[in-house]
Amino acid sequence: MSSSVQRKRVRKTPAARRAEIVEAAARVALTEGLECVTLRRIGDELDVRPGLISHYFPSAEELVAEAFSTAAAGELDALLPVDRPDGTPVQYLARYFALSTGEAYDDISRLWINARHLSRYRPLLRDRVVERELATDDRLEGLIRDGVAQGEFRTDDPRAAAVHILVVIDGLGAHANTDTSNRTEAEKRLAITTAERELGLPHGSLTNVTDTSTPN
Amino acid sequence: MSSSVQRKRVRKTPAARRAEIVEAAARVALTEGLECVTLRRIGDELDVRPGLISHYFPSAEELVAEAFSTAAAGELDALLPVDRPDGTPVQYLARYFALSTGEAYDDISRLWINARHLSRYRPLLRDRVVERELATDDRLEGLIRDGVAQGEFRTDDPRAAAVHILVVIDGLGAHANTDTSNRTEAEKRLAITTAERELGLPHGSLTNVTDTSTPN
DNA sequence: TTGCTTATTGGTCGCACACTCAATAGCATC
DNA sequence: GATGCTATTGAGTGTGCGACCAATAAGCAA
Repeated sequence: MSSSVQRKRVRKTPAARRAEIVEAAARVALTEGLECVTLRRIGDELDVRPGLISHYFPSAEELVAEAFSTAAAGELDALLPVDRPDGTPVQYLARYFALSTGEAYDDISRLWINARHLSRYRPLLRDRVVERELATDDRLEGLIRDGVAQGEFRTDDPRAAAVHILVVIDGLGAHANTDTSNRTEAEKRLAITTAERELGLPHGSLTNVTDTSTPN
Repeated sequence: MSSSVQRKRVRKTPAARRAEIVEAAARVALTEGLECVTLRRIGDELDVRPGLISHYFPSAEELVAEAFSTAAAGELDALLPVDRPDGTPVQYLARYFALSTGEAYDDISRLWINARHLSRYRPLLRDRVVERELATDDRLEGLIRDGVAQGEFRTDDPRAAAVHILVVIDGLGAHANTDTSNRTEAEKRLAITTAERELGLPHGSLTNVTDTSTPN
């Protein structure tokens, strides 16, 4: 038992503690859900009293919003890096789809469903969700624009193509909490098929590619 | 004030009371969200003690599942009727899309987001969500099959076409709690565009149609 | 009218939550 | 080593939730 009768105080700098809290909250949000991001739960996580979390986040809703934002931002960077030094747009897009299928992505789908639902009641969270949605659109649009510039993709409207692809990904991800993988191979490939069509790519271009070092 | 000191008891048959409870729960689920379907809230709604709701639904989760199921089933019947006496498949499909855009549909989108999220923690609800998803797929597939039989639609795989269309609708609906209608016209039409492509229809076929008496 | 079944009430318990605030102790500075 | 700032604790408040159960009364049947 680490919980002794005598409580050992560890005093940290505000910046460090705050970062620690946000990091823990983002982890809990991603693995257990945003409603589990409570003062008590995060306090336990860091072996600290709930009151301390209140001290850094006067309203719990702020912490929840921050947790979502941090988690979503981290995931976006992992899936669609801003800097793409070692690969073509086709390769990075293929990598994106490779990471977006498979159960590793389920946590992220769940987080988005979670956040989009909770947005109904939490205005602070809603603002962050809108912000992250825009950021995702922008990121994918950027990749597409680069691909068009390099002659790999062909589309009149990179933004519309990005949005279309993301709508399909959202639609597929909507079932992350219910589907027990009883889904056709063609259904799972729907996002890829959409992307290939939208970007004027031959069928299969986004599946069999020499990958650009998939992390994690 | 209708709440007098003396509580007036109204005794109903179990079937009637149960139906009343489910109806109220479905209404609350659709307008305020599934987490508002609590023993107290539904009791208030019917001017009845919470304990009575418990009597009919020993576990609150059952009531929530039933509320979702009833609401979703009602909405499906309104959007895609089983019997389609007065119209062609094209007309009914056009009607479906007409009803699926506009803010009247937002409540339904919210309900689905809500249910899909809550499914994460509520197995009973999850079962109902899966059931209603299948029912929706089936319903649209049926319409498409009829359209193919009558020579209006052209597709190799009605099921796949139905699923594809519904994925796009889900993807668009995902933003019901966040979007403040800052969305392109083309984006809003994404589901229709998809349907026209999947079913071999000329562009515009599903928008300008003589309607088949849109209710509500 | 009387009696019986049971739908309905009223009250209670335990739990988890956010929020508040005075008291306390870690630690940098002098 | 003493001092002061403040990060951290501990304790308490109030709310809403599901679940439980004995008491009550509505209304049907005899």
